[in-house]
Amino acid sequence: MEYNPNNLEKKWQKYWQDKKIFQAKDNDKKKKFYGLIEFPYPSGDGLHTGHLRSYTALDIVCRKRRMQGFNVLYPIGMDAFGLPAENYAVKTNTPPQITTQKNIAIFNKQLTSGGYSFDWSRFLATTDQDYYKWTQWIFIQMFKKGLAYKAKENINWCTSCHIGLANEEVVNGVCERCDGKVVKQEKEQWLLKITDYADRLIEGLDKIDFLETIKKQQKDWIGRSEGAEVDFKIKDTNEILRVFTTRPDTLFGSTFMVVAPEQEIVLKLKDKIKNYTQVNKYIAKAKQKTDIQRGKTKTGIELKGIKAINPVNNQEIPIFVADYVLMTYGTGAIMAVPAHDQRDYEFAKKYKLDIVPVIAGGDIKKKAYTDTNSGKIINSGEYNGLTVKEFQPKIVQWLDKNKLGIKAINYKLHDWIFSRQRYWGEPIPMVHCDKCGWLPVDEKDLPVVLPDIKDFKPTKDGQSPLAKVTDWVKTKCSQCKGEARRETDVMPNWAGSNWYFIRYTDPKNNKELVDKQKAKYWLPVDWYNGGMEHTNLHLLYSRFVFKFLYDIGVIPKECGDEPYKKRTAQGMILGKGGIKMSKSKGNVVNPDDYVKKYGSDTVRVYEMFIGPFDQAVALNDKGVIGVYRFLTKVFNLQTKVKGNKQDKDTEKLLHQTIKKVSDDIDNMRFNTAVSALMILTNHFEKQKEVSKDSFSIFLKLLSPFAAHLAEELWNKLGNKNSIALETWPKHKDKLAQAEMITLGIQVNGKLRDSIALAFNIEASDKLKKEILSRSKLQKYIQGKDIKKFIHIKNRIISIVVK
RNA sequence: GCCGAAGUGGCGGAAUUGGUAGACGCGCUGGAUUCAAAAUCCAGUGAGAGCAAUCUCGUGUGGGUUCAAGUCCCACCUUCGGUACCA
Repeated sequence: MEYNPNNLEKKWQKYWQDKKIFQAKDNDKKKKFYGLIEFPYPSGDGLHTGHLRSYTALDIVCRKRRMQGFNVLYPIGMDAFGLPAENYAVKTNTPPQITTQKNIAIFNKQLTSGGYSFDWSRFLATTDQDYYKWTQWIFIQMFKKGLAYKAKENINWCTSCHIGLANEEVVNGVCERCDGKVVKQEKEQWLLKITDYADRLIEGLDKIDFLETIKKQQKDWIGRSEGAEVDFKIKDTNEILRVFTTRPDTLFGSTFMVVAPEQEIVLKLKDKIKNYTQVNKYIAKAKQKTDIQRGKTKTGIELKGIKAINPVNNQEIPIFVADYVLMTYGTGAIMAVPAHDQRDYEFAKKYKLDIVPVIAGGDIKKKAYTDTNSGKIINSGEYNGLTVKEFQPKIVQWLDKNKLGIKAINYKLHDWIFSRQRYWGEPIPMVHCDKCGWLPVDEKDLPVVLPDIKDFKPTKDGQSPLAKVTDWVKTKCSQCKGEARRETDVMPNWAGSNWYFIRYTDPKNNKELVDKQKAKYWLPVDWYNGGMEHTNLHLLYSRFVFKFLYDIGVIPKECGDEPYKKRTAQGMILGKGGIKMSKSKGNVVNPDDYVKKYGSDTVRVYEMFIGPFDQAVALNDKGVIGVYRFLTKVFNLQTKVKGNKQDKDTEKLLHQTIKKVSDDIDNMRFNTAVSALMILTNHFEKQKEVSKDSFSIFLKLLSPFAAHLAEELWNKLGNKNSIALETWPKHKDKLAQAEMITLGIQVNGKLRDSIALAFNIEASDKLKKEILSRSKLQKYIQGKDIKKFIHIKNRIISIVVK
């Protein structure tokens, strides 16, 4: 009899599927637990090790919860629309419909072989027509509520994918997917008004259990800042330049203004600007630069011939164009206060502009003084002597009263560009009629099916390939019945993944997005695990969409407006050498290779054992063997299982292990849980016999990790039912405690001896005497003054002598 | 630059949150088994000194608090993530 994981594992995978062991029951009386992992893109490369790490971790959590009596939903699907799938199709020159289907089959096979306790009956793919029907439906609801709108936008354009990108998809100035150069280009785009939900997206974080770093990153990304909008008149014109500032208290110190190259004021006052030719040159150059290049050095040019008027002191101040001011934030114009803003300071130094301090303190000769906590207002007329905090509301009030400004809030977060000029996505269900404008497709005509076409490759002119399908584009206006054209842009890959977890609770419903009762039962998701890289993308977007669906009543009130109660994230899995896995570096590890060699139980346990779950870890071939040896040992233990005798030591260790493994799973400390299981195994191995009871408990503890092996050995013990449906063991504190405990004895902070004492024994004079007379210690204490004698129960004995 | 996390044997990593540092695993050394090897099993394995009992040093660096510091405080160094002029 030999441990042969490959046969054994296939057998149990089939058993689980045939017996529908992991099917979740809707509206069951049991308490529910909804565990979720990010469904994969079925790209051509197959599952990678990162998927396995996440899926295994939550599988362990779900399996344990199931054994603890919860009605567990652990679903799986495919995020099949979008660029990865399409790029693969382009590369292999096969229509994405076909490659996607093939890839899904490959992924499903890999997922099955992982032994995850997924409820396969709820499987869905975002490319299913009866799924994306509802993705389109959500878009229409947003349009109806004014949250979806079309606008000309200066967008991020990837010069290699020929596609518009959301801000979140531009990483270090290049395209997140292909590292292609990203430039600004003006395009008509559909946008979703996520900014309307900015405050709620921040506030909601307080009531959910997300990793702190995730909360912080989302908050920073939304970037709420409070301040004021202030109007500056342009001298001898009727124009007004409006700025946003978080420091209205420094208004008296504003000695110049700066506008972004794209600011409309430049064109408007073209005729008044004496050096317009040079200005225009500067602007043209700035537009060529990517955001990163813009950041390098501060440059600018004065708009000669026009001046602005500082509303608080009526001083005339110069106006500059400079690319350090961004059109995409605030109003695209700033009031510069060089004395109290480091960027303005540098700019003022370079162009020899006035620097007027308005808050006392700091050394203006060296750098800007930005502290807001100390220092009194100066050079600000009647307000001199106030603190910054006192002055701020006063000046805003004054501005408001004189109609020169108003309190305002700004966000870094922008509305979400939702159009993609590609083929492989959900068609945006909108129709344009020259008379009636943009109208949504009638809901009864959903889904707008993506037509099969031959030439699905992206076009260089920036139009979606769908634009060429004339008979599909041509349609009728639902209002005037005249000729109309369909929108040819498709949705981004995020569209389908925004709400998939809702659909899992009712995947086959063809009447509504989700049945209220089912939603009420299952939602919100109890525990969502995934990658940190989705913090500002999927995770933020889907919170927004969920809140919207809540607002329009699709999600029942009882669920609340936050989709995920708890969010955790696994650390990255690095390739050999501790660097990111990448094909170009040739260090990609395919989990299939390990599965073939050692079986998937070994891979599951190995990925958990390798290191702390939330930290990045590097795979190495050598570590796997240790886990394989461990499982082989476990397999061989079956020959020792006899009778029901169980000694005290074994009982103690068993209960300690129950406690340790249970706690560790809840806290995602899988590495130490595995270690505890190894220790118990090594203990069993040293015994002549292992009792059936002990071994049964051990198998239950092992079963979330090495699911197949546990099932096999459980069965061999003569059990008929799946171990996955057994009851999770509970430890008894009394039994887990040692009767005797060894304490170290320190003299002057150095360990000199140790003593075995009964557990929980209190400090006493008798014990002190006994310890002080120990022969080993005499060398250190004899003839010396005992200054202190410290005995901390069950911890340490510490003696101080002089 | 700013924000966050982390630095512990040859390696991956433990350490009840201030209480015997190095659990567990890999690797390595020696032994058993074998014609031989693989696999397996047993013993050892932080560094230095010693035949030994034992002693000294030791958790990135330098200081501090404490009977006691990997853990707390101050300063610094390094690495990895996030972010990029956000007014």
